[in-house]
Amino acid sequence: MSKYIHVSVAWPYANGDLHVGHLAGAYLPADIFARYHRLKGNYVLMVSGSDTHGTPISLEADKRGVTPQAIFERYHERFIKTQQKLGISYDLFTHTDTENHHRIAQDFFLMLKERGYLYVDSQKLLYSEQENRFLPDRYVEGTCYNCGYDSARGDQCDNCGILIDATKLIEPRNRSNPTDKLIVRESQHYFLDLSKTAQDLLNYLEAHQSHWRPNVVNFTRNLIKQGIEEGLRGRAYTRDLDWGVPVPLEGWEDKRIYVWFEAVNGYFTASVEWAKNQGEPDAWKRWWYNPDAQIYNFIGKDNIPFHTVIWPAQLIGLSGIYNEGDDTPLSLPYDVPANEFMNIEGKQFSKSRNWAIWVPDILSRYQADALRFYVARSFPETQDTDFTWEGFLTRVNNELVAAWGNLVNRMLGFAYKRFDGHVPTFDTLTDDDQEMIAKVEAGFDEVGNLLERVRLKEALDRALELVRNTNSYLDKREPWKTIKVDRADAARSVYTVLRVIDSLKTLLAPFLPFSSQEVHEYLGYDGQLFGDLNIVTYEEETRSHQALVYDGSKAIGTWTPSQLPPGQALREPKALYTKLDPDIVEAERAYLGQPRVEQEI
RNA sequence: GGUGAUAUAGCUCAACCGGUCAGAGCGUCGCACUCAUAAUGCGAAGGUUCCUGGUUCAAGUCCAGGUAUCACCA
Repeated sequence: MSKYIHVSVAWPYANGDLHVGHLAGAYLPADIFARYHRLKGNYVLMVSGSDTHGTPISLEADKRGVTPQAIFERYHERFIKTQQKLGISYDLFTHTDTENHHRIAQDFFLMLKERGYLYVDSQKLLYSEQENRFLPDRYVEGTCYNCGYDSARGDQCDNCGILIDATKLIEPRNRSNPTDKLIVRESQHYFLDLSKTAQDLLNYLEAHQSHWRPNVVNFTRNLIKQGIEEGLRGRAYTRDLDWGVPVPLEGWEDKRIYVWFEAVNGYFTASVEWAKNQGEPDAWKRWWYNPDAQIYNFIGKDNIPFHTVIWPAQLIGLSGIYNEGDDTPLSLPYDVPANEFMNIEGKQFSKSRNWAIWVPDILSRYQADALRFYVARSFPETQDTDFTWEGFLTRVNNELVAAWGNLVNRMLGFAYKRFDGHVPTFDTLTDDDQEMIAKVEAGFDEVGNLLERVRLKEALDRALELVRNTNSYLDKREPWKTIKVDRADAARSVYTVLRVIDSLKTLLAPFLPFSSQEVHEYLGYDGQLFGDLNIVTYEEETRSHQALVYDGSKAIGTWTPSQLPPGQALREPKALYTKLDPDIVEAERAYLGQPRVEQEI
């Protein structure tokens, strides 16, 4: 029975290129998970897109003296190209400045308001009389009321570290205009009434805690319980900004829907857009109004509250929307496998200091599968991890190239040369041969179960163990010796190892889609294991946008053990991976912390 | 300040409910092998499981306190 699997992936702010932290936290785990389920024959809908709103975009635009739109369009395009090269297989990677997204986010707001999940309250905020607007915290600085530091930011003091309430700053000022005087003024806002959904959220948590990561469960439970005890204050749903999705009410023209609330809506809006693009406008309901569907949110740990509290609260309040009176509830996330962070050479990522490894830059120098492999080996599933160039070098050279790449190369090359370019035919198989085949076939359940439980590192580790087992088997059977004295026996072991490689190719395919495809072809097969990733332009009434779109129509790969036909014609194999020069370690380290010029992708 | 997490061999990480759980891979050293991108295989050495107390017949594994790092919130 095929399952409906929705893979909701965090939406990156389109204010700069993707870095390896993005990859490790959300995009690569999501892709591996999605590719596995596709091989398994499940109905996968994997969506995400660029977050085009939010203060970081406006700030970047101000810094460069261009419009927010110019910023997000530039990076949206770069996101798409980068992820296409890396093979992150979104069914739809769109963005939040589409008519579709605006309309639905506004519908959400109106329905929540109508049903009483929102209430109006006033907030004290800093107001600029020169600019005639409320200033976001990040535009403000002043003297810290805690330590007296005179350049505390509006959200946090860099000197003593406390979080700042901008309205309490001593002598607050506008960062971009020091003569501007700021005053505290009241502003009306809508708030999401979390007390209305607290009990439902707890029940939902109870129902899922057995398969969630413990830190996500504990964190969320305490957040809600603490909230209930303290009366669970609402969270502001609207903001005083001019960049974002407008609040669809008269008299609220100056306000926008808070970007965090609106961006998570994207999982839904992108699903609707995908369905429309497919020419089946209701197709999204197979996931969102299907009690058996499973929705997975791939995010970083900084995002947990928005995905385990805010977004489910919205979904509870919105149930039945666009469903013509049917009372099926909207699907809440089945699992939120939040990852920790990936640091760089022992230090935290920093855009301003350029302490970062940019994905487009790496992809210009290394193979996509090499990057995927190292990042997957280092996924921060239970704790922060470190991307080091030394680690990249040794993992790629000693594991990917030496163990797996070399196994493929040595045996495909051997078979190609010594068995006349064909998979050997054989009389029978020895116990050792059968045992080897059985072991790797059992790997489909073992690795598959780990992948389904989103234990991706363990899954890869298990697959690599099978690779090592195969090398060990080979050393014992020594076809390069037996071929000189007992060709029939060499045929048995070479057939066995080719068949095992054929299976391993599938076990590794979610992690290494590009090189698995190569192995597939060297073994003499036609067709593609996965579908194609295309860049498509979609037109709406008043605007158009680009998107990255997975087309699975040509995919023939399945999560099943090899039935490699004896006698099948092989293709001449070439080395799968490039072995890395140790000099790259110093060369790459030298880029860290230095000014960077963005290259064309 | 509150909440949650993390701290285990040189390095990267495992160890579900407390009892062969003190492990794997890499690195190092030794041996074997030569089909292969000098790749592979076999074997060895390596740890007061952050610190201090406590519970228990038994604790990386539970409890209390502390230290360090990370995230979220005030």
